[in-house]
Amino acid sequence: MPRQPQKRRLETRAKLLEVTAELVATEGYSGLKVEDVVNRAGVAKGTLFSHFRDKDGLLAVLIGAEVMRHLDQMEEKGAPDSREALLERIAPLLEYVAGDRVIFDLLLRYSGSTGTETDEVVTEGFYRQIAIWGDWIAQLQQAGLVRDDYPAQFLAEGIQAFLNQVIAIWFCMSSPNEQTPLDALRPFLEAWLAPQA
Amino acid sequence: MPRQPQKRRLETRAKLLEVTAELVATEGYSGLKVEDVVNRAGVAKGTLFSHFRDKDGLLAVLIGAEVMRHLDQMEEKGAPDSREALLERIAPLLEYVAGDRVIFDLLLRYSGSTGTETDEVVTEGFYRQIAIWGDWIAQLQQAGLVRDDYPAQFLAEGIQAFLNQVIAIWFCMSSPNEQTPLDALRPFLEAWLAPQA
DNA sequence: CAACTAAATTGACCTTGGTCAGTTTATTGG
DNA sequence: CCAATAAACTGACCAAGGTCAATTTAGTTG
Repeated sequence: MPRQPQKRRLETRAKLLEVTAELVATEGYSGLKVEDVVNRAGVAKGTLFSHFRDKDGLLAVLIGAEVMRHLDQMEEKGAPDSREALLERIAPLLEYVAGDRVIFDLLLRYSGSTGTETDEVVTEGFYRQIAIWGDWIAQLQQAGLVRDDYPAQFLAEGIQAFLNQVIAIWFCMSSPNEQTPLDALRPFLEAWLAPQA
Repeated sequence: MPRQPQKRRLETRAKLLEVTAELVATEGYSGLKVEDVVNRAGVAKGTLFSHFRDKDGLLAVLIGAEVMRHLDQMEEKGAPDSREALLERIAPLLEYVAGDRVIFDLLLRYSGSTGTETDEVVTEGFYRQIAIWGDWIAQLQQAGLVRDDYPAQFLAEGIQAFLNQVIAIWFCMSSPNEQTPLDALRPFLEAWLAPQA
């Protein structure tokens, strides 16, 4: 039975996260070095790894929080009244994830995992996202704007698949690309949610 | 204008690939160390990195070749005569990719990239896979077994998305899982290829 | 064949994420 | 207030991928 963490520990953790966020803001995710973090935070390297399983675990907390913020904004806008509106709701999150390979890789790795410790935020975000989309799709089904031969949650999971697909392709096509992930996603959503067959 | 590689270079490259394949067979992909490879191959570390951009570049050649072998076998079986048969054709490749995180990660990273140098095999495999599936789907469309409101190639790309999705989920759900990736894929394929709406 | 040029290889060195036995700091019990 | 015990932290050290100036080997030319 482990005791509660002491005040000092919470402060150290907060400091580490704060410093990491600062460095990410200036250097980007891919430029982040553990050494820099601990130096700037004024703690030893071992301390960081007693707070977070590894570098990814540290980033997972920040990225998970960011994802949560996006989900909050998504929910605030309320349910979409068309498939195109649904796409618009998804757009900001898509843009965020497509903005950095590190984010995408991390989310793909941690999403849906059996939430252990620090990555639980990412996992939680993953399920929340599906839940939100599921709700919206259910409403669109009611309105007759989305197929209703499959459960809304299942269709939401499909969207997730297409989202990951277009982002993965986006990263592979480095260099100034012609088609944005959002434009690539649109036809998949149409074909998935409103088949004409 | 670079000259042709010398015989020695080709031998070294072949030796490196041979040794890597041996080590992967015994240690697995995740246990592979560059040190071990160069020691066993009898070359210096720098030599390896003059042949392959990085460790992933080395593995990409092996994995790309393995994927090609799977695609060969897929083609040999000929076009499927039902959606379930299509699933069966896909199964071996799915099992291979789902068998090791390293394989999945690498394929996801290199697939569709603008084939530079050694990873070209992976990229080639990626497009070939889509092409094969596209052909098959076109035939299933002819037979009225698959929706024909979208081009076959587009539907094939969708399959790719679902494939990656179920494998990603498979890895997240570590531990003895109830549902195999293949079983997870089936409903997506059905809903994607033969909507009832 | 000797001199010259380019290809191929070498291995010491660097970077960076991660570990862990040992030390310091906080909490608890008498 | 003083042990005793657990939590928190430290920093030297390790592992493993990757670099590059220097060296060896192969090919070419007069």
